[in-house]
Amino acid sequence: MLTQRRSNILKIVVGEYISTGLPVSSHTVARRGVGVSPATIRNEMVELEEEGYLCQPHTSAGRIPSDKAYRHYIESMVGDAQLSLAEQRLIRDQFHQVESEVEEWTRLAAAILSRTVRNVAIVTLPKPCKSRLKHLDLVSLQEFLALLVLVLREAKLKQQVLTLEEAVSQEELSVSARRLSSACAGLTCSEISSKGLGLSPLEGQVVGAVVQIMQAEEGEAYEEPCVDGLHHMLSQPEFASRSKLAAIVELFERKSLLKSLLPQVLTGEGVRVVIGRENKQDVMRDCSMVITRYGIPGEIGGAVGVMGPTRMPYNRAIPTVCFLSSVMSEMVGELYG
Amino acid sequence: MLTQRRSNILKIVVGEYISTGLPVSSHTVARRGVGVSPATIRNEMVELEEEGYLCQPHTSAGRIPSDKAYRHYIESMVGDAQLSLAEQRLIRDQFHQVESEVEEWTRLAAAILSRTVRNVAIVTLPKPCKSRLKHLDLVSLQEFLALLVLVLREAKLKQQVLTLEEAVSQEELSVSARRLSSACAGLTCSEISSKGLGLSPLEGQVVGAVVQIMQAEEGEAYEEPCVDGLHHMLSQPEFASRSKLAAIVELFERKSLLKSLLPQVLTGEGVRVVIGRENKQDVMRDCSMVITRYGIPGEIGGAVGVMGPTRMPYNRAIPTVCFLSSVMSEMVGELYG
DNA sequence: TGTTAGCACTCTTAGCTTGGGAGTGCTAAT
DNA sequence: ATTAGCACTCCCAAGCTAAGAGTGCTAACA
Repeated sequence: MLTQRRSNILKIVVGEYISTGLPVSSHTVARRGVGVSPATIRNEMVELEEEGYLCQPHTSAGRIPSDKAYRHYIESMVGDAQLSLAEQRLIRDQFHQVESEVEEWTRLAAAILSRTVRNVAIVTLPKPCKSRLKHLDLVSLQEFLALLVLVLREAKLKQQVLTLEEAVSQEELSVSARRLSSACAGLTCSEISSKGLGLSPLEGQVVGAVVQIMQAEEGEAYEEPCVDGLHHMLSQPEFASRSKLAAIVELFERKSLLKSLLPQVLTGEGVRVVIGRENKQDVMRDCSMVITRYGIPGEIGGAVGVMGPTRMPYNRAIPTVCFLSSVMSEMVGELYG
Repeated sequence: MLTQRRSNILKIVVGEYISTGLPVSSHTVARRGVGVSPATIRNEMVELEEEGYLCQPHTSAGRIPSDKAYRHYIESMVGDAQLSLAEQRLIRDQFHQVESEVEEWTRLAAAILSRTVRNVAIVTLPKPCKSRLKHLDLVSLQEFLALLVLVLREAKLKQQVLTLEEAVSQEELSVSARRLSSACAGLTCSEISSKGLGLSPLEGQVVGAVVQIMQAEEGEAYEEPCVDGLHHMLSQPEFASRSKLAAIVELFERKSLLKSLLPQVLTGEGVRVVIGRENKQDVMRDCSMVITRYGIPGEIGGAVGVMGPTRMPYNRAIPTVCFLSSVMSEMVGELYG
């Protein structure tokens, strides 16, 4: 069992290790607080080691926290983790300067997050749970080639080049586009696909493409993530080994790989912290993610989070992620509410 | 002066250094060719050193090529650098599998390039020199909010949210959109801006936005570059130092910075090789770029290139960049010719 | 005169040794 | 239950050494 004193010692060890990256000695802990001698702390430490909270790189070195210790550290921290009002203001101000452009939000959020936590930030654009067609247009490119332009509800554009069965003029395309656009406006993908009656071959082709695009859109849980602060990884001693670094960089190069990390979040409500081996990928076994959703539940949303070594400044990361999430939720609300 | 023999020795030193990364000794050169003894080669080497082609990391180490030596190596290589027919075929085949999607081309080109040269590839989407409006549409989002959708000639979409002065219905928007679309179709940005007569306030606002978007579009010489193979950098011994690596990674994180490297190419016609200190940025002073344009000169085009340490396999890089450029030029020609 | 074998010299690198220091675990006293 | 004291372990940086690679020079040679 974790007595009060052991818990305190544990917290000090974790905090110290996070800020220095060095094994923590009994002396250091004694200096930091707990009104007992190093010897007593050593006794407690062997207990903590047996319970799997701490480990030693080798005999006669200080202690290093395990994943379990980080977990405890975070659990014991909830609540008192808050950004100062000054910081909140600062962030809000920055957001209000880029109000109009959704894409700028995510970039800004990623920039702020990576800067304050000094680690890699990952932010996705907001994505509606059910996408609805807003508008549709057809533009003639060549005799047998037309461009299908889709406007989805949240002002998102999609395009696809269609190869036509027969030559069609721009006028004919416009007529069909107008008909389909007004027939399908506001409908979801499945509603559109269940409709398809009394269409010309051209219109059939178009509707087919529309359904296909929208299905693909719905299949994805997240938009492309925007990443910032990758360079922070380089200065972390835990990525001193080339092979580890290479694996991480490759992870970030292939955005699709990156997306595979996110879905875990969908379930939770608040901030989720995934520590070390709790990650599925073993590239990530020395990494942690602090991540959450933002947006309007069941309507539209995205993910905002930060990734770094398990030795991450959680006391900064958690409140920052949390606050950014709430700010972005507000902004999404204003725009789409 | 560079006698024939010295030139040969120089080429051997450069070639050897590129493949091993280690200082090259007189023995190694002797083993590789030139029918003379190591002692003679040493004599030649001091000459080459005095002329600035070679240098020694320290006395009693082999020689390392200078930027000038690489330059000579490349100059002496032009012509005989060709991809084998088998390789050409392989690449062509890959391209034909993704024919339709322009964005896929660039991704594919970057993937192929980074894989064959084992370095970072940079490829931009094709961009027309003068962009022309193809089509325009207005979609009502809210009472006072409309989405302006632009289709540019090369099937490129642009969007912007307009805040309207007064409430306008979708019908009115559609009417204006149709009028403006047919009036401006096929025109360039400057032609459109010189036109603006007899417009309603709404139409004036729309035309203003259109001109602004198209001007911004023309202001940029290149599209966003697509990057692949960043992880190759990590395995290069020249980036062993953290600070150098960090600088490079940061360069690639800020795509805008990256773009600032490209414009140099605009002038040249064939493949351009920028070696070491020839680069403007001093982050790049140990790096080389092999880069060229593709597309239809004066019409539409982009850049394709590869970046790595000065110790780069130029004999692979140059022909690969060259061939990719010609393949992509063909494809651009087919699509937009 | 250009080339080459021989040789002394330089410099790096890996491996080994050593001493200091940090930190622990144990024991006995409080 | 706590703690001072102490022996012990282990890391790590510094210094040293021997091996090896490569050069520059010199003197002999074609």
